[in-house]
Amino acid sequence: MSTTQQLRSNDGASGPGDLPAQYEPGQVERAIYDRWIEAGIFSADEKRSRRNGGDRDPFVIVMPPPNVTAVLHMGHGLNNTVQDVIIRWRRMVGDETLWVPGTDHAGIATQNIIEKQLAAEGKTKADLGREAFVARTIAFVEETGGEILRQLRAIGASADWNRTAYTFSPELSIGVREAFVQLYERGLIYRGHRVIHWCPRCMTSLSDEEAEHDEEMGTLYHIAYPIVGAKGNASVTVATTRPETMLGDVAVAVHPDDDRYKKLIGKTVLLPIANVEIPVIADEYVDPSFGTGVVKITPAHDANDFEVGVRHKLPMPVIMAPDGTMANGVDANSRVPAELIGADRFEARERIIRTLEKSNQLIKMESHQHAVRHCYRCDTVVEPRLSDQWFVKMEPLAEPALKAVHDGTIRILPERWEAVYINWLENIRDWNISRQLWWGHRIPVWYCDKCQCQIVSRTDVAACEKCGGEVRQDEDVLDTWFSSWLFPISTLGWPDKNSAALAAFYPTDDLITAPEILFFWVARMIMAGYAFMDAHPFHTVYLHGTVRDMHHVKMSKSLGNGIDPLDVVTSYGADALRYTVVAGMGMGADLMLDPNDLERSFAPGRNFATKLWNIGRFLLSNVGATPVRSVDELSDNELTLADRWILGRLNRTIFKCDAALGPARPQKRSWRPEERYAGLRLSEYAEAARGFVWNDLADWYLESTKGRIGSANGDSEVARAVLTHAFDYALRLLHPIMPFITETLWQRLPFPVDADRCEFLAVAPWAIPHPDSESERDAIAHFDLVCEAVTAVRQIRSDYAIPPGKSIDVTIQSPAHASLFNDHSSLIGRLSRSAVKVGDHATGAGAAHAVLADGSELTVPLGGLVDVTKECGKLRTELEQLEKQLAALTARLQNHDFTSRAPAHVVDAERKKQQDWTKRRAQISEKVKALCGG
RNA sequence: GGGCGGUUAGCUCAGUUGGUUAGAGCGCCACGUUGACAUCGUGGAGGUCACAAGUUCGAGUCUUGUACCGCCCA
Repeated sequence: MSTTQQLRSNDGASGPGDLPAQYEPGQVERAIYDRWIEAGIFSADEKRSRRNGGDRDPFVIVMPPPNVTAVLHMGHGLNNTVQDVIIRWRRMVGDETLWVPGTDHAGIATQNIIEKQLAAEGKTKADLGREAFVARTIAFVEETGGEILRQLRAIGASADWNRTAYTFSPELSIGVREAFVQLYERGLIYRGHRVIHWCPRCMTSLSDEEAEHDEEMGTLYHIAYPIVGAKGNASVTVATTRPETMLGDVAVAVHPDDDRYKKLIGKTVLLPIANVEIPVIADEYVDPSFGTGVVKITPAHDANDFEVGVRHKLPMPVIMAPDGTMANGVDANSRVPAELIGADRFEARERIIRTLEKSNQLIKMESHQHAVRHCYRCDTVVEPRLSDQWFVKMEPLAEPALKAVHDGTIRILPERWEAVYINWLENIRDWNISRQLWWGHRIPVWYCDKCQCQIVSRTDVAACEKCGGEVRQDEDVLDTWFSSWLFPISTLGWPDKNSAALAAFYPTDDLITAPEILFFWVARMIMAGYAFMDAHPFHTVYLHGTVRDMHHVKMSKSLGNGIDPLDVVTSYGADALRYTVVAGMGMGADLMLDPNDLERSFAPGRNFATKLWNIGRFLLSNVGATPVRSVDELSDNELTLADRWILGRLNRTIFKCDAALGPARPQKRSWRPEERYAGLRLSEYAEAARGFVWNDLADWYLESTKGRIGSANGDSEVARAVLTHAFDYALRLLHPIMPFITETLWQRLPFPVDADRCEFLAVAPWAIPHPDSESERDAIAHFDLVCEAVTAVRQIRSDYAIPPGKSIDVTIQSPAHASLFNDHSSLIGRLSRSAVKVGDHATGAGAAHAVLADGSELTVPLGGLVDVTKECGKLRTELEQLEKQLAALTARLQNHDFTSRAPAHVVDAERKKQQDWTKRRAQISEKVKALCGG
């Protein structure tokens, strides 16, 4: 029988016996996934959303779109696992869930790939021309673009693939133009002439966020600029880290209050090498304590100097070509000497320093740590450069985005990121959205050279509206983030205000991503949501940690410390990957994995999947295939204590899982303080579910049912019903984390007669806890005592190294719970390999003992085996510890301040504890007296 | 330089308004294959909660300072 056939047999008629002894994820995962897709359970329906007249609450997540050229890495694995866990949970709860998948066109990254391909063919993009280059890129994307989304299916991602979006698709492109034009019409987009970050390798400008700071050890060069007309060799010394830019200097500046240099203000110095005279100016921008207190001013190659240049109306010569080589650009005349033209900026730096050295104008060099900006795509040192770019005026957009977090419309988890978000928005700077690339949304601006007008349009412009003259479109494209910031609205149909999807699913619910793109993407989406929909795009931002290697270094392909999630899926299954990731990741904490030891790294998930499989195999073979009774119709007196215990533990587990996961959305319009930072504790949820399955169900309950199945009386049916129920709900709780293995096992569970059974666990109702009752609490406490007795015997066995095969005699003397131990003596005996007797026992030598929490005393006569000295030592240690704790406790209770000021329930609890401990102390000391003679 | 955060077991992390003897996973040690499970079972060791002072009947939890580490922004 094939695995697929096994899976399909949800009548269970073939019985569970044919489950392979080992879980082989590779054989079932694909088949299950295909069946989910066939059944359409991942597809959202607008009509079912409450906002569109349906009867379900919508629950929506938009996926952070990976680069269309990306291949799956662990970062994606983690990010999408988290999203899928939440989506699957809400799907089971009964929400109309929508998880929108997609990719972005990744302007710089994609263009880089195609340029590399061309280079390998000995061509450049200029050889092809713009049109052919774009056509080639489109073809490449069509061929390879869906790869990462296909890979996501292998980890079980339950996205609505029918709605797969792409930032450069015709549909989403409409939104991009609409956004540009709307902002332009509102005066929020403008063309500016200023110093921007320029990547000489990518040959494009970058936004502030794309030029990342990196602390580096550089050199501070002190250079003498001779004072014109001064006696002798008088000069001023300027300090700079970038001497190559000195050719673009138009002034040297000092602080107006700096007494050292006051008399120089208004004089002129001779700029070395370029041999031009430049003024000494005074500006408050200068920090007198930095370097020599004299700074060179290079307006075209430094953003701060640009400001100074504007204030002092200075010229702004550009002395580099776009590729970072030295050149006489705009206004430079012949500042760059012929021998330096064409030299790379870093080569030029060396040569300029050598020249200055020769002319004795290099005063000194000192090591200097400073932040250098690097291109976030290629890590090239960014060159500040004066140019014309399109900008978005951010302050008005930031205002509602700031308010949303302040008033709790949007929460950010972990909480500490809210401060970072607020800090960024409060100091927001305008956004350079022009990119000098060919791959991307062309800026929808047309220029008429004839009448000098500028047309901004939603549709292509063929001729000038004013003079009918020829027009040319702006050569530049938009920053990719200018399309991704629209993702929550554009993927749902915006700007079509009549879009059913927009009505049904906007605002969305959670946004789950890494903190690195909080500014790039998350903050901007919030701004776009308010700017274009006048509403927040989501109410929760969940920022998860980063995947790192054992040295805490972020995993990356270039460093070679990455893990391919598909390798993990192949070796251990998607569920093992998912469980490991979810269980190992506390709120906002990083996830450490060892790329050199996948087996160890993924042990938590792999071990648990195996355990779950074995539990399933055993349980299913016990309960068989015929329908079971429903637990709801089982009467209390039919249920054993163990039954009530496991049902009670299950109920508590459901509570814990719900508390760890929820609330899924704010009760009212905004988050109330008490719920604001609650929920999304996935590791706690995973641990609660795992603990139930492993430590309650497998370790105790399953053991307790051995022997009940197949017994002649009706108890066999009771056990089958409870086993089935407990496992059914355990699988429901675990399904969002481990969808494949839980679905596989669940399909084979027998079901109550007449029960409404869903076709898939993936859409089976989430468990609903009931308020716990006193009898349930009693059942749990009582069965816990039984377990404690077993553990106590096992401990004695271990302490005395009694061979596992050897049975021993145990006497339990229990004033409080004699009948409890009587009823469970055979269970205790079976689980501890002992013959258990309840009753009085002689306290004498040659016996090991244990005292349980309720004061019951457990004795194991060991004859010659017992080591009196050892046992006495043990008892005395225990007594000593107890005395110490009891003394502290008594002191606390004698403290009038404590009893009068602490809450009554705390004092009561301490009193109760004192009684228990006192009794226990009496028992132990009596034992010591009997066994050790005092 | 400014802002934010962290420091709890060998490692990665929980610890919800201050209130039992501070928990989990992985790792470690000992024993073990008795028919669900060695990707396992049973038992165990391991923490002056970074340091110092303070508030309090009571501090891992609150306050201040110190040290070290990290992130964001200049």
